[in-house]
Amino acid sequence: MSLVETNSWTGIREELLRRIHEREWQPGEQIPHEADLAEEFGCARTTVNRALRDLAESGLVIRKRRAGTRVALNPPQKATLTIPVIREEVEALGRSYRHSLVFRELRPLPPMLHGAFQVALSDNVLFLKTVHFADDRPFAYEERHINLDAAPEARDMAFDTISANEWLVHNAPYSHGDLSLFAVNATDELAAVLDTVAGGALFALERITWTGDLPITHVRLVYAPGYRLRSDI
Amino acid sequence: MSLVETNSWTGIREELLRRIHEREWQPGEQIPHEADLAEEFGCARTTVNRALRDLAESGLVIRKRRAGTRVALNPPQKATLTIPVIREEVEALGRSYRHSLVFRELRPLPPMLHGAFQVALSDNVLFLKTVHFADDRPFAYEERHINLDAAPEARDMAFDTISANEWLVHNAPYSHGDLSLFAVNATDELAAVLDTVAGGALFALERITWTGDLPITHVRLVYAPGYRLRSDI
DNA sequence: CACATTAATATGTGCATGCATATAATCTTT
DNA sequence: AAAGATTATATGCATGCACATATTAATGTG
Repeated sequence: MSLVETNSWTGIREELLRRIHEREWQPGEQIPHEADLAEEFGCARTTVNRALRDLAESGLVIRKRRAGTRVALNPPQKATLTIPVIREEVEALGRSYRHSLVFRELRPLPPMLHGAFQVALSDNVLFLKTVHFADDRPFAYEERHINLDAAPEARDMAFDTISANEWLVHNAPYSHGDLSLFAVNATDELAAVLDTVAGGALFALERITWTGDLPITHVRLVYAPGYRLRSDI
Repeated sequence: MSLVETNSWTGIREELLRRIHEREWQPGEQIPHEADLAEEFGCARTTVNRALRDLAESGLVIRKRRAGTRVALNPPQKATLTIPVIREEVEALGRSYRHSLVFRELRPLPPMLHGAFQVALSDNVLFLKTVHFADDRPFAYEERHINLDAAPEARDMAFDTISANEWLVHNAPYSHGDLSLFAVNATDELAAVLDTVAGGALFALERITWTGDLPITHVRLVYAPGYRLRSDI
C-alpha cells in the first residue's frame, strides 16, 4: 500500500523511480499495469501513463502493448550532451569571445568527404578555417565545409563578424546530423593556432548536418588543451 | 490555411517542424498559440500541446506561460549519447569480449575525489584497474573507485567473470551522475596496457554516479587509439 | 498437430472540460 | 514616475471517457 499522496504525474514518477531504485521492482520484472497503478495512486490512468511514458523515454522501463511494462534490464547509459555554440560557451564562462577567419576558399569537395556526404555534390564547396578565442586566448580551431547547394547565400558571406557556425544555425537549419567525438594529437599547425605544443592530446569533434537528404556542412572542431565536454546523466 | 488532415500529435508535430525548417516561422518568431493551432488543425488543444511539448523537449521551440511559444533562436545542438556497456559495444562490433582485472585494493578515498564525491566517506573504497579487450587486443583501460557504503557486497566480489561495470549496473543502479569527456596523452603505463605508444592522444571519459546523494562509483575510462564516440543528432 | 483465425488485454492516443500557475500587461498607489 | 498590487492570458496539468493498435493467448480448422 502506498504512502504517497501526490496526484501529479511527476510525483507518481518519483514514487515509481523510488521503487525501481530501491529494487522493490527488480530489473526485468513486470510492474502493475496502468489501471492498477491509477487505482493505487487514486488518479486517472492518463496521469500514470504520463509518468510511465516519461520513464520509458529515459529508458528505465520498457513498455509493450498487451505485454505490459517491465523494469529495464540494462538501465540507460544515456547522456544528453549539449554542444554549445562556441560563443555562448565562452561567454557562459565569463570570458569575452571573438573569432578570426584565417582561411577561406571555394574548392571541390575533398574525396575524404565524398562518402560522408553520400551524395553527388556540385563542384564547389566553401572551405573555412576559423580560430575561436576566449579572452584572446585560442579556445578552439574549426575547419568547415559548406555545401553551397544547401546554403547558396554563404558564397557571399565574409563570416568575419558573425561566425559560420552561428550563421548556419540561423540560415540553414538542419533536420538531422551525425556527431563523433575523439582525440587527436596536436600537429604543428594545430599547435601553432591553439598556442600549445605539438603532440599534446586535444579533444575534437566532427559533425555533419543535413536538411532532408541534402548535406549542409561538415565541421571539425579541435579544442584547446584541457577542454572537457560535460553532461549530467 | 492548412492542407494537412492529420489529427495525430505526431502528424501535427511534423507539420510544425516543416514550418520551422522551411522558415515559414522564423527563428525567434512567436507562433500561434495552442488554441489557434488546435482550431486550425481541427483537433483538441491537448493534441497540439503534445506536439509542442515534444518540440520544446528537443529544444526547437521555447515555451513560456503567458508569453507563448517561439521558435528557438539557437536550435538545439543537443545529442543523446549512449555510453554503452563495453562488453556490448565490443560485441556489437562483431568482436569477442574479455576483460582482465589487473589491480584491486581497498584504500581510502583519494583526496582528488573528495571534492567530486562531495560527502565524507568511510575510509575504505574499492579501487580497481581493468583492461577491456576486443579480440584479444586492448580496447579500453578502466580505473574505478567503488564506494563500499553504497555497494557493500562489492567487497567480496572478484570481478573476474563479470566486470565491475556490469555488476554495478545490475546491483547498484544510480539515480543521477556526471559525465565528462576529454582527451589525454598516453602515459607510459597507459601505453603499455593499451599496447600503443606513449604520447598518443587517447579519448577518455570520467563518470561519477550517485543514488540519491550517496556516491556509488567513480570511473575513468581511456580508450585505445582511434576510438570515436558517435551519435545521431 | 500445425497453422490460421479470433478474442482478450495493456498500452497508445484523442477529446472536452476545468482548474492551476507563471508572467506580461495594466492599473493602482505613493 | 517609480513601485507595488491586480488582472488577463498562454501554457501546464488532471480527469473521464472512447477508441485505436499491437501483441499475446485462446480457439477453431484442415
